[in-house]
Amino acid sequence: MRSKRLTRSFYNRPTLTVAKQLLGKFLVKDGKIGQINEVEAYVSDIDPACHAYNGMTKRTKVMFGSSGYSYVYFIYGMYFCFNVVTEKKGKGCAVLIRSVKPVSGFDSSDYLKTDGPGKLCKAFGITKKDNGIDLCSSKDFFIEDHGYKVGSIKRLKRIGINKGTELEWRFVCKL
DNA sequence: GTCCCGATTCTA
DNA sequence: AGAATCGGGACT
Repeated sequence: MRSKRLTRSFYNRPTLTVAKQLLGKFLVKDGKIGQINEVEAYVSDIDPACHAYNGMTKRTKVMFGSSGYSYVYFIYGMYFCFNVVTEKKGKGCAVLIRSVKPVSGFDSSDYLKTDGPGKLCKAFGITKKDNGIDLCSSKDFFIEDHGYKVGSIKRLKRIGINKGTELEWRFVCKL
């Protein structure tokens, strides 16, 4: 099957649905390609762990915009995390991309170092300048469907949070 | 303006 | 278990 970029209508759906369906899709940025194998969902108003839970701030502005945009934030003084905004404008939901399997385009020093939200941002060169990019129209930053069908999906508790820890909104698949 | 802490990662 | 490292956001 030919590769097909994910459209607004893909992202503009319930966050848990988008999260699960992002597994097996291919993240493309500046010629580097990685296949997504771990994500987490953050669902604004019902999720105390979501950055948008307490309303819009300068940082979370893009989360309240249209779906299909990148939400990149700085954390722990040295890492960036990459999310995709989901659902209709004004909701404040997103899916965190936690891990991808490197496919092509990486320097040898970054190869096999994409298994973690901070690590994959480093390998792809994703920084705050990549916040608020429209993945549905950007020339060199998007996600595509290569027709890959994932097998069973594991549903687990999310990592690194203190609130909403009971929610099993982390999804992992084998590739 | 000040202060606390985080959707992480690496080392031991 | 602890360190590295700093911007965002809550609060004064």
